[in-house]
Amino acid sequence: MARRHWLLKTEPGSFSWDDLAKARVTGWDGVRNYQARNLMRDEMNKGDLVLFYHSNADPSAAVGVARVVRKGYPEAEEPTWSQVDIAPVRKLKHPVSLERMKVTPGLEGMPLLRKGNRLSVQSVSKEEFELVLKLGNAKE
DNA sequence: GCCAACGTTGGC
DNA sequence: GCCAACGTTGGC
Repeated sequence: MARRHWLLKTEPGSFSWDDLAKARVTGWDGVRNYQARNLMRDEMNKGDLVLFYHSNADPSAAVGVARVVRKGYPEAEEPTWSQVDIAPVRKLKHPVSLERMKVTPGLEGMPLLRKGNRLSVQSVSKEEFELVLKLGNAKE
């Protein structure tokens, strides 16, 4: 199966990129939304790449790349919910802010940019993923 | 801190 | 099954 690309939202106050970098492999548990759960349970596979996004941040931005190291599996405590395990790959040289993504041609289709979208696990296309990485590695 | 958008709950 | 009330998310 082709490698897929995702965006995971997190509030840096509860779990930030630095926390992930320190923890190395991290169980992405505690997600309590059915749509997000179904994506993790049914769609996310080992080797998939993840844009790590800080929401409710200053500024809200994609800050790093992570990788799925274990595909969806039930949470130990509450098996109706699912989790994946992720590990950091690398930090972006420059955070790519929400504002920047909004004005970048080619990213209009990202679920993140849809008004009112609160989903914490989102699918992004390969093209979108690579474009964000490009923005994150080149200076303005 | 505000509030729009969305998801969930529970009475009926 | 409908929908009002409530809670949460997250940009601003």
